[in-house]
Amino acid sequence: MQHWLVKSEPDEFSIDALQRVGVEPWGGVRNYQARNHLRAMKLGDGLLFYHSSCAQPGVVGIAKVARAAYPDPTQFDPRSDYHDPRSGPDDPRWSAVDVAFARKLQRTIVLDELRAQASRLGDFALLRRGNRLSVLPVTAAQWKTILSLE
DNA sequence: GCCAACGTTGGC
DNA sequence: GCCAACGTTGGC
Repeated sequence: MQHWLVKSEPDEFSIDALQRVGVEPWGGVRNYQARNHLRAMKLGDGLLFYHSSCAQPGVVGIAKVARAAYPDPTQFDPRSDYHDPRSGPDDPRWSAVDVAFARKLQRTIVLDELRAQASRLGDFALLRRGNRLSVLPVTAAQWKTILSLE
């Protein structure tokens, strides 16, 4: 099983929102590197759910990949914010996966704590300077270390 | 709201 | 293929 971290702005879609709906299509990703991560995801992969652009940025929950990558339907929808007129159904440019709620953490593992563990976490994509990827890989060791902070 | 980082676009 | 302009992300 592989592990990943997905960012979401809680004002847009929080871990509580995911808990309510159970399963949510994870689309609207319009960055090639993040898209490639989505495409590499396999059914059952573990996801750290991260709240960004908020008062307390950090890991707030765990989710699972409920469906492997498929063409993101929003790219074909002219009314969607994520519409991409350059992408066609014959050669879809963007992918989505389905994400299923697993559990909330007992508390938020805030970004500051992750930074404080930088030496244990090693080369962690989230802590790299200037990282803005909304989907990024997490090693098994990093997964373990982060959850041990809970 | 500011600003650094950095991906994308498009002219050449 | 270069690179300036521009837009977006996300912490603060």
